[in-house]
Amino acid sequence: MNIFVASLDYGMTNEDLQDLFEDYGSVSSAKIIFDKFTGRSKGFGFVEMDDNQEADNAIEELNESEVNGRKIVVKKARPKDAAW
DNA sequence: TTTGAGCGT
Repeated sequence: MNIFVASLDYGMTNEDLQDLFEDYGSVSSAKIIFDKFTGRSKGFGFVEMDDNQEADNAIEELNESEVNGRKIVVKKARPKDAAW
């Protein structure tokens, strides 16, 4: 299950993102998208979880939750190649 | 090489 996470704090790191979701289930990988020039976070990222039910639970629990004083957005990620 | 909606260096 690929998960899209947005509205993250610019100081957020991959470890912070993974640690957030690991609290709700097993995280396969977590990645913040960093800008090429600034080297800073773009404010969003992706989390991959092996267990779909844990992923869905994490989405509902972490969506619109407060992280680092910021209200984050957690949704199912869209495939880059095809539509739903 | 930007600061707040969005879908990947």
